[in-house]
Formats: sequence, C-alpha cells, structure tokens
Amino acid sequence: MNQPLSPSPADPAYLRGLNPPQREAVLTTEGPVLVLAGAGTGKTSALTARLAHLVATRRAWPSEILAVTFTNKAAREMRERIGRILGDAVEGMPWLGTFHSIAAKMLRRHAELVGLQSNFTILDTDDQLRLLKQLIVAAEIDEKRWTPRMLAGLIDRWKNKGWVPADIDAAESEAFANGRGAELYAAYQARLRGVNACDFGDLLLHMLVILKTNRDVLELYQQRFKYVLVDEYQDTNSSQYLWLRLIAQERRNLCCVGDDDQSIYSWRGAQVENILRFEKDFPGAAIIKLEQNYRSTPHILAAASGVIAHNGGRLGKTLWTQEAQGDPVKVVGVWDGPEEARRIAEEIEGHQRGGGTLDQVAILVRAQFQTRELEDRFIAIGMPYRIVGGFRFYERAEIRDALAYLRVISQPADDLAFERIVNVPKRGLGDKAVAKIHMVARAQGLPLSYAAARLLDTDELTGAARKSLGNLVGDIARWRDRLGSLGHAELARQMLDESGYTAMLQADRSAEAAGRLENLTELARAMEEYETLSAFLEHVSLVMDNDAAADEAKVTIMTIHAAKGLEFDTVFLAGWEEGVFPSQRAVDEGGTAAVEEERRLAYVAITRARRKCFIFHAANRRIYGQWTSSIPSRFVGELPADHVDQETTMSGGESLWRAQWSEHQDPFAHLGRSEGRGPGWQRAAATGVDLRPARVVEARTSPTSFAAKPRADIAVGMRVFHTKFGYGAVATIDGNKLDIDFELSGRKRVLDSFIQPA
DNA sequence: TGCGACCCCGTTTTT
DNA sequence: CGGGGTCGCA
Repeated sequence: MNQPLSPSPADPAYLRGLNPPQREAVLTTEGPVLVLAGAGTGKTSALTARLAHLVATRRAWPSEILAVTFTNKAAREMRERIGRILGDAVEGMPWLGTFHSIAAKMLRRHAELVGLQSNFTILDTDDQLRLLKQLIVAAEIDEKRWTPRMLAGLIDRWKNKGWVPADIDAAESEAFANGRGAELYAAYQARLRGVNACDFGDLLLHMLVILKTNRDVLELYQQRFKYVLVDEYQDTNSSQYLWLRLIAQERRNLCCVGDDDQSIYSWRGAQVENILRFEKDFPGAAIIKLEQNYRSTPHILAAASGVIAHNGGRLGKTLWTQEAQGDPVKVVGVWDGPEEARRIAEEIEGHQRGGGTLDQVAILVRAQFQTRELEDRFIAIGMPYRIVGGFRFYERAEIRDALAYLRVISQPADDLAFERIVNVPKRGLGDKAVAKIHMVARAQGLPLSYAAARLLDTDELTGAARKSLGNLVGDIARWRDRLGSLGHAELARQMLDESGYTAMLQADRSAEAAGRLENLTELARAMEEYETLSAFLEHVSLVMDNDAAADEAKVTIMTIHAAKGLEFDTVFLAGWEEGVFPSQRAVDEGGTAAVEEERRLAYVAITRARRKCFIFHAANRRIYGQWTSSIPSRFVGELPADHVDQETTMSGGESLWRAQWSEHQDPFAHLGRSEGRGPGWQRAAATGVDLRPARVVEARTSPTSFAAKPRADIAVGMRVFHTKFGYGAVATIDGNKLDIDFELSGRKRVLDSFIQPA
C-alpha cells in the first residue's frame, strides 16, 4: 500500500512532477500532518494530489473527505483542479468548501438544536449593523459614544473565540458601554433567533455549540470524515480551530497546510498560534516543509527573506529556487504621490513596449486610499486598469435592495429585509408609519410583513400612507403567491418593475443609474442558475464574490491582502513609507506584534512577483487632503542591499534625499500643516532612521510616448459618456486626447479610448 | 417627509 | 479631500 517516497515510473499521474517533500505531503495520509508551505512552493498541487491520492487508493470516498478553505476562490480552484484529476468523482465531494459554507450546510441540518429553523437567513454586515443600532438605541446607550460598529466588532471577536453570551465575563463585558457588552450580545442573539437569522460568526459558533453538546451529532461527523484537510491554517481563528479539533480528534487524520510567514489576518481573529502549536495539539504529527519555490527569481526571494528575517518566533523556512538570477528588486524614491503614479505608469509602458501584457502586471498597495492617485494617472494616460476590492457586486445598494425584496417574499420573518424595502423606492412610509407597524408587530408577536397587513385593519394609519401601505401589502401577498407558479428570476423582474424600483432608477439621471439597472438585469440572470429562490439566497450570502470577467488585458490594482495567493510577472509595491506601510495604526496601537504582521504583509507583497519587483516610496504624500512628508518604510531599510538597486528621481537628486531624511525637513512646512493631524508621521520622522540608499542612481526621466490616433466617430460638441466621469460634451480634440466638460465633474482631459458617444 | 448644511472621521476584508 | 451620518428647517 505504501508508495515509495522517491519517484518511480509506476507513479500515478498525479504524483508526477512533485518534488520529494510534496510527495511526502501527498503520501503521508495517516495521522496528523502539518505542511509548512512557503510562498510559491506548489502548495495547491500537493494538496490536490493528496485528495486525488486518498480517493484513487480507495482510502476514502470523496464524500468522506472534509476539505476546508477560507475563500470561495480557493475552494473553486481546488475543485477545478481535482476535477481534472478525478473527473466526475469530484461531483461527489460535497464537503469541499469554505469554513462558512460547510458550517452553514451542517447547521441547516441541525438548526433546531440552537433554536433556528433550517431555512434561516444569513445576515451580512449591513443588516447586522442596523440591528445592533436598534438594540443600542433601545438600551438607551449613547450610540455615538458606543457605535454599532464597535459592538459588531466586539461580538465578532467573541464569536471568533468561540464564546457564547454566557461565556462573557464582567471584564470582557466592560469593553462596551461600561459593562453592558454581554447584555447586548445576549439581546442580539435573541433578536437573531427571533428573525430566524444568524450572522457569519454564528455559522461556526452554532455548529461548535452543537458539536460540543450533542454527542450523536459529533459522532456522526467524526465517523463520516475519514480525512480532514485544511488550507491556510495560519488564518484559522479559535472557533474554527475548536470546530476542526472536535471533528478530527477521533480519527486524527488531519492535514493542515499553511505558512506562518503569511499570516496577515490577526485583526479578524486569526491565531498564528494555531499553526505554531500544531505539534503540541497533535503529538506525533508529521511536519513537512515545502521550500522549493517555483515562482520567483533568487533576487526577489532573497529580498523577501531578508525582510521577514526581522520577525521573531517564526517556524522558519528557507526558500530556494532553481530559477535564473534575474533583476534585483528596484527601490525607487520619488518626490510625491503623483510622481509615484507617473513613474509606475511609465514603467508599465516600458513593459508593454517590451512585449509584456498588462495581465501580468499588478500594483499592490497597503490601503485602499492609495488607489486613487494611480487611478487618476491611468485615466489621464489611457492605461487600462482594474481595481480589485472595494464594493463587490452583492454589496451594491441596488443589489441589496433587490435581495431584500426577495427575502421578504421567501422569508416572512425577515424583518430586517422588510425594513430595508418598506420605503424604497420612496412611497411615503417614513419613520412614523414604520413605528406603527412595529407596534402592531410587538403587540401581536408577528413579523413586520404580517403586522403591516394587520395595521390596515385598524384606522391607525390614514390618507396617503394608508393607501401606500395597502399597495405594498397587496404587492407582497401577490408576489408570494406567484413564487409557487413563476420562475424566481422572472418573479424578481416583475417585483422590480411593480414595486417601482426600476422606475426609480430610470428617473435617476446620474451617471451611475444606468449601471445600476444593468446590475439588476445581471442579478436576475444570475438567479436563473439556481433551482430555488432559497438556494440562490444562500449563494449570495456565502459566495459574495463576483470576479468581473477578465475580458481585456488590464493592470490590476489591489491591496496586498487581496493579492495573497496570486502571482504576477511584474509587481509594483507603492507607498512604502512609515505611516502608510507599516500603517500608522499598527505602529501606534499594536506594538511589536502588529509591526510584525505588517512585515509579513511586506513578505507576501514581494513574493507575489515572479520576475520583476519595484518598490516605491514618496517623500511627500497627500493624506486626507493634507500634504504630509514621510520617510521611507523601515521595510525598505530591511531589504538586503545585495539584492536591491536604488534610484531616486527627485530633481535635487541624492543631496535632496539626504537632507530630507537626515534632517527631517518638511518641504511643505510653509503650506501650514494643520496641527494635531497626522502626528504619527512627525513622530516617525523624529525617530531618525537612517535609510539612505546604498547605491543611488540619478534620475532619468523616460519620455512617455503615446501614438495619437484621433477617433473618427467623435467631434467637438458631441455628447459623450465616460465610465468614471459620466456624461459630458467634447470641448476640444487634440489627437487622441479630448477635453470634455463633464456635467458632474467639470472639465477633464481624457483619452478617447475611454469614452463613447452618448 | 425631504433636503441641505454641517460635522466627523478615516487600515487591511472574508464569509 | 470625501463619504456618511445627523440635525434642523421648510
């Protein structure tokens, strides 16, 4: 039964091409296994091969393997890759998914054990915050001093730790409204049960409670899952860890894969300790290190390793590669943010001229606000780009409104959904009317959508409001009726029309309205792929991603967090300045641990690059509308000099930088920086870290060349549409550059490739 | 009920 | 700077 660890011609296809540690990770099937997989070491190949091996050797049926990931994307990728090896057998892998989707699936079967019905709703952050706000107000707590957001964060942290309200002691409870934290947590949980809902944290926490208190359920899953596999183990929080441990403790065939150096989610409850203490938790565990990197050049690996070496308490891995040396990491110091954007754009143009495609270029930033400057520049020169993150499809207001309508139909108890749509579009049902519905609901113990109907039996409500509510109640009843006979996608279309929602958007002349209507059309289309309305709603609450089809080649701009797990030929790392990266908050509030997490983030950032990696830092940057001077990130100074080339493009050249860095002059002092803002920057400047470059290359500005071919279909005076600026009139045409007077944002110069005749 | 003037505040983000 | 929220007024 045991395959030799060294390759042999008799190896099945899934083992071919694996290196010895990867083979070991695949073939060590029994007992606890920890695979420490460095960045780019072929982790996913090993993981998929392991699953294939378990099935191919009949150790388990696909349905007897539990495989958890953190993101839908990772789950999808794994499913696809296993599908390629196993063919149809992958269909039978019902337990491959994210922690949350698997927990939700289990919870629907045992919901009654925690006081829910199996068709419970999964609330998102928006609903959650509205509910918490109601509770805070009801408790007569000052909602400005103690915000719903704070409470949500706190409850989330408790749930991440696996604590139910009864577990919150006085000291913990103190964290909110002078000791009322536990009380509000309990009230929140009661309200959730009341509306037959749970939040994301509950999916795991409820299951954890069920497994702890119901032996038969626990045994059911312990028996079922012969093998358990966990990806990104360094990102597990306590509640996930406890859940896993309960399920895996009987058979002990648990394989966890992770990289302590890539743990960047402690702020949402991840415990690096879980990976660090694996051996203690599972005595006799096999520890396998994947250290051969197949992604990056030696210079890039060395740069990343040099930075991460400044962290303490690592499990320690030494990445190596057989790749050719390549180019050193290039560190570029520029004068300010706009120059940074300009320089990056120029480099990308050079990359294009050299035959590179934009798909293979990414710009990674620490925080979302950094994307704006880049975006401005790219629009100005007509560089195609896409920004990952920000609002996702299912978080857009119009989509959430539409979903709320659907929830009202499918889940009569969903009061939050009802509250969301009762006056959207505006139909004259304001706070007063809603308060009356609430009164009836409370008096009669009914959900709002039924209470609304009851209210009409009384003469509490008169005039226009009465008529309007009558219409809404009638509409809802009619839609619920049709749910049985009509396809749910078609029902959604009708609801949007009959409720006046479509008309509301059609009447909206703003630049975004057209896009919103399109999104709704897309939503209805997406619904057609689901058997039932509730299946669709489950999908949207758990699978909140919608990767815009990668149609045209574009530069990707995203946060480092979002880039984890991805790779690009060329990577630009922008804004490596104290206060931006590491973030001021990490430096001020989190101490060493937080700075070490920032450093891991730096490590993740650099290791995204296959061939070329540029690191930028600017001497001045506008943050929250204020010009602030900054010094290079400490991480710049931690880059090993042998693997880095430095350059500064500032007109004063080296001398200016030296003056800047060593004497902490603020070149914008005369602009009158407002006091009290950004003290961290000043403090950082005062630490006097000497980060003068090892080798300074004088600036050379490469001229931007752009073929200017005017478009034939555009003329002065024509009304045009631009995806970012909306509608406007063409004022002048200069080659392929147009000056346009936009209706909303005034005159702007844009490239003709970004506009279309309106 | 609805709009506009002001005020506040500002990481990272998945599910 | 800019988004989101609140409050006060019409």
